[in-house]
Amino acid sequence: MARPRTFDEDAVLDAATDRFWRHGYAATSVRDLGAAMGLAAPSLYNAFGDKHALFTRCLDRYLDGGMRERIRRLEATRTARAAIEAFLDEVVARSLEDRRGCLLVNSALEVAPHDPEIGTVIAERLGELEGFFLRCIRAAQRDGTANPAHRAHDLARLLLTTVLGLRVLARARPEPAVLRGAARQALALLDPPAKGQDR
Amino acid sequence: MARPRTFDEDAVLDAATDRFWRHGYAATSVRDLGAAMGLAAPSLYNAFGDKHALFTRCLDRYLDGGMRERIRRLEATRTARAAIEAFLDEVVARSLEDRRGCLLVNSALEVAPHDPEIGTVIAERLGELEGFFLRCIRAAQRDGTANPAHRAHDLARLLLTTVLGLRVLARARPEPAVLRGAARQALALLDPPAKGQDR
DNA sequence: GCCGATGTATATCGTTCGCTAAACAACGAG
DNA sequence: CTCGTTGTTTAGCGAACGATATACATCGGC
Repeated sequence: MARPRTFDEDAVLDAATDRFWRHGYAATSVRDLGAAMGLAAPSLYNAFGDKHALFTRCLDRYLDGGMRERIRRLEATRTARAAIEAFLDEVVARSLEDRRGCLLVNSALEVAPHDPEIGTVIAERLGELEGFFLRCIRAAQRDGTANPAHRAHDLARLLLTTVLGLRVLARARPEPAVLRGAARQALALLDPPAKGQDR
Repeated sequence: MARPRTFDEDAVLDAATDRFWRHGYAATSVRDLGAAMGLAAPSLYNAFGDKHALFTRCLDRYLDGGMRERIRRLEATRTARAAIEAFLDEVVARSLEDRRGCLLVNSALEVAPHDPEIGTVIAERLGELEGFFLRCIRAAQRDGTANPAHRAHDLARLLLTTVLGLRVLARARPEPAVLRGAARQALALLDPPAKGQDR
């Protein structure tokens, strides 16, 4: 019953997400956002509220479109052990080819400590990732592809920590050997005890 | 041969470091810094150059005073294995009691990708930490307190990754059980193979 | 005690910040 | 075609940004 929008909401949100992703929340100005999105300031404010609301929207969209879908796909198509390996491999590959790192990790450090609402969202998503690892580890322990002597909770926490650490390391020292070595060693922790391979 | 400064350089640099540490580089204004340091803007600029130079100074000071000294102390007073454990324990304890996280990690994400000079400094320090872990792991493998079947390089990389990951996790989800569990599991990876303890 | 030199205080500089009022443009309902 | 509603454009608000010119205060050397 009125004038329709002239922009594609998905496209402009992608553009905004990219700016936040690259430069962080504080270092991204509304003018930057407007230019990247192809919107004048009033259209931006009319459509999305203010800068903070736009960021929240971008972060939610990023998290929904990225991690959840990936977790679901891996759990549906792979064995538990293979799902863990594939997830870590994907983190390493993405870290090496995309210098922006991970918007979730970037935001966890920059925004979450000063913004309870976003902090809660991020904590929940980290919890989801931990849950994914925990489910896979328990399943792998049952089917013999993971060492049942380790506590599943702690293993899941270490894998979560490893993912976050890889994302940090990649942004300061994006060397394939380093990232791949760390990921390989984290996976080695899952291995069940070898019977006749001692040195 | 002229008027001496009326402020304690160490004290004002501590104050500046705290502001950068808490709020990040972009979100800290020169007025914030001046107020925290007790300096008017011209004194600040006269003494330290500009905001970027002050940040570099704070970061260098933080890195020199913190990590290097800690590494040196641990390697001098403990066995290799105990040094690794103590370092991880310290990271967990500090992460839980100091909500600011780690200035090195915060800067690695926010500043390093857009600032080659600081990026180099941070990469070097991460290399030093990796070197510390590598020395300790090799020594521990020699004295039988670490599993010699693992590649020392990869173990060191995983421990480095774990430290960074713990720092991120602590800022978004500072739960003792999570951090302690991840650290414990990372240390478990060092354990030499048990002889008669299989499940 | 005076002078050159350096540090500090006052008062901004021009720019950019997040955000918005007001005028104009494009649609559906009647 | 008119009207009410919504989106877009133009222009600019007050505040805060990083950084400084200028004037004043305080030191060592003479």
